[in-house]
Amino acid sequence: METVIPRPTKISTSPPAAVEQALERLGRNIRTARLRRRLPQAALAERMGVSRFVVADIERGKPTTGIAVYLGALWALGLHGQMREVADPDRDEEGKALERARSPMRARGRQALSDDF
Amino acid sequence: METVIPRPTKISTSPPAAVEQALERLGRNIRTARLRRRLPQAALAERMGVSRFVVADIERGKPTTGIAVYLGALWALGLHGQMREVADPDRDEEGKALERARSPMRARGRQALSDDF
DNA sequence: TGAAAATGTTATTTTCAAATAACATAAAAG
DNA sequence: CTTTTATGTTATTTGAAAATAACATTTTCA
Repeated sequence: METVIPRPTKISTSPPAAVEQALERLGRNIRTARLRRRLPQAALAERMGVSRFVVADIERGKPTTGIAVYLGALWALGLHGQMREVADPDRDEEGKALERARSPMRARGRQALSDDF
Repeated sequence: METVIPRPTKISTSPPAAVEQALERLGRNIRTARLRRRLPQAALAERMGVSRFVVADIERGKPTTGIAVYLGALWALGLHGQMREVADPDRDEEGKALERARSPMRARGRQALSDDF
């Protein structure tokens, strides 16, 4: 009986503090990078193919804005490479631990490495 | 005369390949983390306060989904800390170089404005 | 096996993101 | 200073994000 979720999703309208802070920092970082490159919001927006208002939204860390817009800004600034590391399975120590605990095929031999499928 | 942008924004509907790939990887990573934690999509969705369909969207790297939803997933999995590094001004070598080139007030103290003339 | 759980798929509806527009204010440039 | 240029603000409009629903398919495990 799938739980009923009120339409204006809570996580978007009022995200957990940690998420809100992460977004605000990301926005500030993007703004800093843009200013260093001497790009007006409108110029960055044009590179991305959006209106300048969206760039302003991003820099304020607006939570409901699409992720592709944020990534597009990073891309237009030459900073999208840093996304590769986020949630990298190799760095997820807790996840790796859980997986190890579950399938105790440890021992010494190679025995099918930890990868996804 | 602000440039006119076609409504279904290009960056969202068909993002640059680099953005698309980054999104797909992020989605896969989130899925891997979820599976390692033995959480069904619906359970993760409940933690986040969204429907299970949104979690499915995330794991496919849907570009138009709100960034707070992605960050919410990372948060619910205990992985949001890794966002801190993204676009960190300290790591933006190009930006730092541009800034240095522009204001050559390097070395020694403040230098202020009118010192001598 | 086969029942239950998890995920995928499609269709429909509602609400909001993002565009446009028009003007205000703040910085830069000249 | 005065004129650009950049950014902020508000209102209005519309396409689509995300919810719901109902069923299909796959996976899990007793």
